[in-house]
Amino acid sequence: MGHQSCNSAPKQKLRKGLWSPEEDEKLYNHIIRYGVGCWSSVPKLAGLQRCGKSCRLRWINYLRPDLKRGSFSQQEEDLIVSLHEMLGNRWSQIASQLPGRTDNEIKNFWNSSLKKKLRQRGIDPATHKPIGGDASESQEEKPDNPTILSGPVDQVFPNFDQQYFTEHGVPPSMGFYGVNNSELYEYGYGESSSNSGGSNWNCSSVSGNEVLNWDSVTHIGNGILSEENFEPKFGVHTWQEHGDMNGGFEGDFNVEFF
DNA sequence: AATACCGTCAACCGCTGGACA
DNA sequence: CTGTCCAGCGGTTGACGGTAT
Repeated sequence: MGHQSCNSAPKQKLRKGLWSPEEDEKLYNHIIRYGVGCWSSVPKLAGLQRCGKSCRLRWINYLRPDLKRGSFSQQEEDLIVSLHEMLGNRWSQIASQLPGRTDNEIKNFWNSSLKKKLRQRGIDPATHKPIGGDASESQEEKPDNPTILSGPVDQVFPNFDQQYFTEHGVPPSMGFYGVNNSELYEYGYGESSSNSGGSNWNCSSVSGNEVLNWDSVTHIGNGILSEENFEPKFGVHTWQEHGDMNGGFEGDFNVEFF
């Protein structure tokens, strides 16, 4: 296993623990001036008695200029809960959906605050299901359709167009979303089709840059099938996906927004 | 006033997987 | 194919401040 800990090559004594303002300044100035490059060489070049790993962490979690400071908003909180239900403890993927927030920050917030809040609401933070019900039963009983996302519409559909939404009651790209292995995908673009037979789409993951081609995607339920017959409604929407989706999700699933 | 307890958060540790020689 | 290096990830730890006893 080729891994290196900060302790494994103690040629010189490396500092540990909290960072001093002077160290912060050195690291910040170095990265602003020269960029990151190779983290293992950063401490030497920046004149720091730290390991590269420690520098990387300090930059990512504290010094980066694009970090959002302060407490989490209600919207952010709801989004974290939704994403956690979908992704589990994949903090970096969750963080990628919250600009300016770090995985560490979200993880701490979840462990110190959100878990407790959910329990107070009678929700098991591990399963996102009500506490007290027959757990074994709820585990084994297959839900009608999995709810893959739930939350305010602007969080369920991160890039939605507010004006369109106000006018139509649905996100502009309703019908341009899907799931693959329980991950939400946002289609980059698609050829509009007003019939119910499905369409061919190019799509990309919300959390990455992967581009997939799916044979067909059909959305059913609550009138959101095509432009000609959709009735804008909030609530749970059942969509159906089929065809070759690179081994991804196949079947019905629910998306709830409000 | 002292101290025990608790919550929060920054930082560390160990592991994994990708890149490369 | 194998070994090494490295970045990144998630779990854990420890310091610190606030509150309760």
